This record gives sequence, structure tokens and C-alpha cells, in this order.
Amino acid sequence: MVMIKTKVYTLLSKINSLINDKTMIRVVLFEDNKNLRESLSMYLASSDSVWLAGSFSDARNALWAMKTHHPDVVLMDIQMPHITGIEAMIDIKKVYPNIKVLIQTVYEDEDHIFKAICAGANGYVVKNPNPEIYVQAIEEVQAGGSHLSPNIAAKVLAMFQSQFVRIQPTFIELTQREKEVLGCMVKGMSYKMIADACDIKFSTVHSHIKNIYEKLHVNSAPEAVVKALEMRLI
Amino acid sequence: MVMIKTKVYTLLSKINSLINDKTMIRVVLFEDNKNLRESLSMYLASSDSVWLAGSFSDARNALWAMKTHHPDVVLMDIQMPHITGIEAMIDIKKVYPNIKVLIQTVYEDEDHIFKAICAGANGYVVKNPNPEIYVQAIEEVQAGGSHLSPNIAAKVLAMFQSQFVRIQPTFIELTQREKEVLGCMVKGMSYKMIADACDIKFSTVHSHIKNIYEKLHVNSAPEAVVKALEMRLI
DNA sequence: TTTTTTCTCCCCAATATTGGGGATTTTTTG
DNA sequence: CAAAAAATCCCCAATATTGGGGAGAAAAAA
Repeated sequence: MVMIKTKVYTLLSKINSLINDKTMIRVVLFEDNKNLRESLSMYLASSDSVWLAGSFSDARNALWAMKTHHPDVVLMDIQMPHITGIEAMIDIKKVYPNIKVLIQTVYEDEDHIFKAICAGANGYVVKNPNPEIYVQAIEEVQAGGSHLSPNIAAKVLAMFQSQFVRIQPTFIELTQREKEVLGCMVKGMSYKMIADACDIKFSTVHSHIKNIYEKLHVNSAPEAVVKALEMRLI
Repeated sequence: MVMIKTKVYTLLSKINSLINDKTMIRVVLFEDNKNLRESLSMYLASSDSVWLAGSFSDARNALWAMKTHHPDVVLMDIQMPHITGIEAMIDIKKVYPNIKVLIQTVYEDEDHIFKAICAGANGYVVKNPNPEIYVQAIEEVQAGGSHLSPNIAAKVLAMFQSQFVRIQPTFIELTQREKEVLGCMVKGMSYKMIADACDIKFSTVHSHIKNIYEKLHVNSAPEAVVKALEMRLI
């Protein structure tokens, strides 16, 4: 009896906040495991900040679910029958780029993480017995941030490092002006255009570029541009 | 009086857990702002899971601090006098690769994030009035994970995506030879070198490049190279 | 098989870049 | 403050690139 009363109060407070202000975050859940889906639904539904607009065991009708429930955040499992959560996310992002998608899964391997991120995931939560995490992640994502479970974050950082660390063997110091000029070169501007854009004489541009070439150990614009991009100098 | 008693109890419990089991995480803090350092120290010292082994306003003696206090986790500010937290972290990682370094700073720009990650940061916490976050981050890092503040995580994901996701707004068809020539241009080769490498005449290279420029709607090598890279045409 | 690309090559002339010398004035830094 | 670094400008000449034509052979597509 007390439980029912509590539930009714919770519901009332939800309806209230929906009517008074739209601060609750509309969430749609995709999760094929029935137990997990139901327990997660229950927890989310009891949260004050989350309005669970719908929960589904299958993402084939994901677009319809978006159209019908127009969620702010989608909580998406990866492994599901018929269509994977990542595929569903790609479809969703194509039509509704503003809907935030939070991946929740047991997979912690680089391949899944990589694919999810490339497909535009706004967060990646490893399945966790503690449901608080989900609400926290939803709130963070809704606020424009991203949520990564610690192990996922560690892997993302490791991938990130392996991508970039090798191509920064030596620190090259370019002056402010040199960076500016190099930035113009990357935009495909000619000496004349650069001189115009930076409000300096043609000959000055020439000088700067000579210095840049010497510092980067190159002797042509294309080389300098490539080096600038891969060293993230600009 | 009650406060002192509480403190003594906290201390006792700490000593106890130190003697009984080494579950407390040894932390060293670098933070130049006196107020922040002291309040953060106080909070960390009162935590049950963290043993604050030392706190410093300057990272010049970082290596000495590591040797003396052998921390598990270092909480490192970026902006400090004499030496930046990132430089200090690089030194620390070189000698003690197992020490986890958690960056805590006000900087949220891509450049600082990028440098910190490349230098091997295990986490990146934006300065936060809520000190709980720090303890949580320390625990996560100690457990082998990483902690990223939501805004930082969002930026990391965005950087990650921009690196790997191929944006091809207009599908541009380059022939095999054209791709080959463009590839050479990206490597910084001149017309003459390309002719040599592809075993074709200079004038042929010229022709191909003219065609490439027309297809890419550019009219200089740097532009073509940039476009080729960002379109992942090569 | 005919047509269309693709790849190959050539000419010429205008323009742009690169490399080699300088020099002067601010700014920054020790 | 004195020295170093950065930013600004100039000259000259060699080289490279770009843009405009055109044209033949080979490969691919219709």
C-alpha cells in the first residue's frame, strides 16, 4: 500500500513537472534483454529528472519510435536481434542529429567503441548493476557533455594516443605570425591573398614562409601544409 | 571540540586502514592556487579512500615528490609557475610510468586536452566546486580506468570522430592515375619528382594535375592537398 | 563495334613560388 | 638596459606552377 502511494506520488510529481516546466529529459530505451529492460525502465521511470517515453526490445522501428516519442536522449544497447544498436544509431543520427544517443552495452572491446564513436555516440556506458550511473550519464549527455565509463575512457585515450603520439616526435615552435601564415596556406591562399588577409606586404609573407620552410625542413607549400596538418601546428 | 574528535577519529581510521590493509590510494597534489590547494587537500585528507601524501604549489620538484611520497595517483594542475603540469607529467611518466596522472584544470580547449592526452594523462577533470568528483576520479583512475569530465569527453569524442569519420559531401571520382599523382603531391613531390615516380613525362603530370584541379574545384597544390586529406581521397 | 574515358604527350606564355642576399623596427627576454 | 627574437620590408634571379590550347593511343563502357 505504501509502495503504491509512493508510486502515485512519484507519478504525480512527474506529471506536474511536465506541465509546469519541461525540465525532465525524455528518454527512449532499446534493450533486448527483458529482465534488464524492465528493471532499467523501472529505475529510470522512478527518477525525477528522466521521463521514460518508451522502451523497446528491438531497434528496427527506431525511427518510428523517434517520431512518436521525440526523445532527448536514447539509451541504446548494441547487441540486439535484427539490427545492431550502432546501425540504429546511424539511422537516428541521420534524421535527428540533435537526439543524443548513449550506448549501453557489455562490450568493452576497441572495435565496438571505435564504431560507436565514429557513428556519433554521445556516450558509452558499460552495463552496470548500479542504475544511478545511467541517470547521471543521461543528465550529462543532455547537458551537452559526454559520458564514458572509466574503462571505456581509458581505451579511448589509449587509441587517441596511439594515433597522434607517433606523429609528434619533435616539438616545432612556430611564432604567432608564422602559424597565422601557415593557416592561410592550409586554406589554399596564395602569397598575395595571405598578404592581404594578414595586412602585411607580399615580401613579408615571403619572409615568413621562408622561415616556416626552414623550421619544418620542407621546401614547398604542399609539404608544409601536410606537415602542418599532421603535426597539428595550426 | 566535536570537530577535533571527528578529525582524530578520521585520522585513526586512516592509520588503521594503512596498517591493516593498503587499500588507501596515495595521492600527491600539485596546485598553485593556495585557496584551492588547501581546500582540496582538506577534502582529500578527509576521504576514507584517499591518503594525501603531499601537496605542492610548484611542480619543479615533481620528481623528488614522486621519489619521496611514491603516490599511486597525482592530481596535477596545468597552469602553474615555472613549469606546466603537462611538462611535469611528461617527466613523471618517463621515470614512473605506473603512476597515474589526473589533470585538473580550468582549461577546456582542444589544444590543452590534446596535449594532455598525448602526454599520457589518465584523466582530465575540469575544476569543479564539488570535490566529490575528485575522489571519484582518483578511485576510477586507480582502478585502471580513466575519468573525463563530460565536456572534456565530448571534445575528445569530437576530435576522435573528425580524425576517422570520412566526410564526403560530394562524391568526387578521381581516376587511378589521378589518385596516384595526388598521393605524390601529398607527399610533397614536385611535378618533376612525380613524373619520375610514376614513370610518365612531366607534361603528363601537368595534364593530370590540371584535371585534378578541375575535379576538386581548386587551383593550387596546397588546396588540392588539403582537400585530398580532408576528403580522404588518397 | 562505336563511343567515351583515361592516359599519354606537346607547345606557349603568364603567373607564382622559392632561395639567396640583405635591412629596419618592435617586442621579449635575460 | 642590452641582447635576442619576432616582425616587417626590399632586391634579384632561377625555378616551378598554372592555364590555355591541342592530339593520339589504349582501355573501358555502351
